[in-house]
Amino acid sequence: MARCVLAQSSRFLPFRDHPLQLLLRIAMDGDGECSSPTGRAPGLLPLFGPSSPAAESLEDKLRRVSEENRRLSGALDAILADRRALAASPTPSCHAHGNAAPAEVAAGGGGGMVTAEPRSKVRTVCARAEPSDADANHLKDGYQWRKYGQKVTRDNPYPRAYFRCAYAPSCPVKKKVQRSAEDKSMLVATYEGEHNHEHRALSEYVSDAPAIQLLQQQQEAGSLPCSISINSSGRTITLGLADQRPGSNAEAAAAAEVMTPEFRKVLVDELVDLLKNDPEFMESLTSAVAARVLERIPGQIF
DNA sequence: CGTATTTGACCTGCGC
DNA sequence: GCGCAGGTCAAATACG
Repeated sequence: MARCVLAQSSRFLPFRDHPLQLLLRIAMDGDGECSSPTGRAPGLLPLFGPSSPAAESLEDKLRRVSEENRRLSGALDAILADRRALAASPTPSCHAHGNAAPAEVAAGGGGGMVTAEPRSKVRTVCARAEPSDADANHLKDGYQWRKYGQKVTRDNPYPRAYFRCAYAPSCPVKKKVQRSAEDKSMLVATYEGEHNHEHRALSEYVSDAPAIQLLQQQQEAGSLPCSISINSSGRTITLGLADQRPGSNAEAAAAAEVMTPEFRKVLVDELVDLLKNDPEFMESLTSAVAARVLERIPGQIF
């Protein structure tokens, strides 16, 4: 039974072992053992490998994914720069109470920016949403929310949606989500209160991701000759290939069918979304970047 | 059929 | 007390 572990990380792993890093390496560099045409470990499915080796040379593929890698790395750098700027700024861009002006919120490339006053139970989160998404008044933050109201407010043409935490009936946390009046692509969410329960298991969150659901649908429909499992921590997604067709090259067939271009895009989008909203990941990321910056400052005395 | 969402009505706080 | 605006409730509706 061949398998490919998509993502694996833990709170204390350095950034280079984080799912996003692994994903980027696997998908873009060709360094990842799953997709590397030469360095692939035996028995591993080339997740992001060519769907038809005859149709496109490995060199072309490698060039293309490397280009994509550069773009994503640039986007990641922008996110990191935003976070560093935010951390260094004496005045938070989004803070408790009140909506943020578009000039104050997260800059290009998207991603949520979260700030909170240390002891406040009210915090505001700004995130970029797709303008085309009609149902974008909903920020994925790992919790389940039940909408209980909507109101058009005086100073904003976009309706404000009211949510309660639906994970635990007794959880007092509420959130309000409203598009920014100045920049409709920005969502401003205000959280009130603190959750009185554990954070929703990441595995639940991951398993709800459209990319994973797409995989599971394909599996159920029989078009996907492999099994999918998400471990309890939600940090490891395993695609297990059961050779259900004796005599056939099931592994190669799966490699060709599973990772369609649209699925790869959805998967990357989902994982980036997921990781952007994963506080542990952002914490690890920040620490790793800080350590890297320190390494690169020669003779710096602190 | 159970659950989630929508939406108009109602409640509450605040300024005048 | 009145009006306004924000917040919440709950019946109706949609959806899987």
